[in-house]
Amino acid sequence: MTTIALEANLAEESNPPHRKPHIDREDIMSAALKLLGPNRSVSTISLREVARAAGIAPNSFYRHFRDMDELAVALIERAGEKLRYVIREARQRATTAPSIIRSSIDTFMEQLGAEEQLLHVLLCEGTVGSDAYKQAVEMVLTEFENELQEDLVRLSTEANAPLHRPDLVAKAITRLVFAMGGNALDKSLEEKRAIAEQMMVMVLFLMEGSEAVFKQHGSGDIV
Amino acid sequence: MTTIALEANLAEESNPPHRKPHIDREDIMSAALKLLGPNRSVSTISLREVARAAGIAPNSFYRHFRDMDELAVALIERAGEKLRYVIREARQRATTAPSIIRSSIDTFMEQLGAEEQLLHVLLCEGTVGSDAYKQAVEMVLTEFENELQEDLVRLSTEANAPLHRPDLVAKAITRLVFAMGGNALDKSLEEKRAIAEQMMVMVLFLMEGSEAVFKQHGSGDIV
DNA sequence: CATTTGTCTATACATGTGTATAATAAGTCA
DNA sequence: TGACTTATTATACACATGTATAGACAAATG
Repeated sequence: MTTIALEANLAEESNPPHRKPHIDREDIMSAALKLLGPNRSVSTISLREVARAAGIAPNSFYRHFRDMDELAVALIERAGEKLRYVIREARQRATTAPSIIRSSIDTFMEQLGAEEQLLHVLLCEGTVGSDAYKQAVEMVLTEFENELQEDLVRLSTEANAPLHRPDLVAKAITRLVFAMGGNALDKSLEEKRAIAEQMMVMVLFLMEGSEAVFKQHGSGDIV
Repeated sequence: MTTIALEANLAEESNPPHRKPHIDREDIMSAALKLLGPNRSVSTISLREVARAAGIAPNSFYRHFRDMDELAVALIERAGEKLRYVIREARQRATTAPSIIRSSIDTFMEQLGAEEQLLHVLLCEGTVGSDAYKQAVEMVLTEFENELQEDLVRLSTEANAPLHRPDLVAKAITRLVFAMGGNALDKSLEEKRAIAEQMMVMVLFLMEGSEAVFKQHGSGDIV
């Protein structure tokens, strides 16, 4: 019925009979993003749904992606780039250690509410989904951790307050922020703000703790 | 074809022609658990799959659960109970603060590899799935946090090392451990062990950090 | 211009899904 | 025993999904 009505529509309208002249990977990716929501993650949307949302025939999908999996990985990588870019920008607006933390977390939370559901892809379902998917998410997280670790080391030596195991500090911060971010996705603005505050305290704990342990044991193992 | 072969089988065998005399919620729940795996989470398995695994007709499912959702929530609650029980037990085997942390994390990681995939239900996909599902997971986490907070307060006052915002320490620990646990699910035993070590250091950071902040600002707000 | 090539669509098929309906077996109690 | 209730199954329907095949149109090429 739907198809019939659609055909009739197209016939009656002045359209040069139904055809998309040029279809982009881009078009498909943004169509897929539109489908994501509080209860829909990448691995629960179907190829046909994406095609429908992009306004193309199901089979046209294959011209651009081999799989839904390939689409998913592409989305993750784009999300990773975007997020790193945004955070990097946030860091440049601030210089002292506490303000860097604050502005990074703030922009992170802002992005959660942004129209493009890119972050959704990263935060949800890193633990389910295909192996390719999980691996792609893991790579983004690791890159994030590395970048953060560099920052932490630089800042803490500048402040004469060296850290014990800055790699683990970076990892803990990353995992914590991403986990809580995923939880905050469908919460209200005030709730998001409250969660952001909590994140900041937690990050502070991690850094102060690492600092304290350094004072006790230096950078060596904890005996 | 499958059905025909099956019927033939059953006819040839000495079975009193195919019927399950008594079916339990229990049977269905454990059948569902068996289906979970690195790439299959509760919200990606179908009612029919569960019925098949339990050896019952699809419709029989409805006599015991209204929904797959109801099944999922039941599984989560059971997982929460089990986990709390196990951890409580671990805590009683140890008394000093560091050893409690160690034994709790160790038993947590042990449970990850246990045959029953209960933890899987809690760790994966807290951020996708139905609202009921998410709410159930959230409740388990919160209970966990509360119990942990009590412990933290008790231990830290005993040790004369009070904490700043023990609630946030508990929340951070919980979220961190669950997030990293979800990641560790399909990793090898050594990897799991390494991750457990990382967790311990992170938890240590959080506690030492909270302690340090308390020394600086007391239990009041951070000015 | 004609031809070829690449892209998108239409149709079709086999399979999986949730669930409605009716039939059947098991359990219970007179 | 027989009647009644309850739990399980069989059959069926109306979808949705991934993808194979073949046809139609546009752009590129000769």
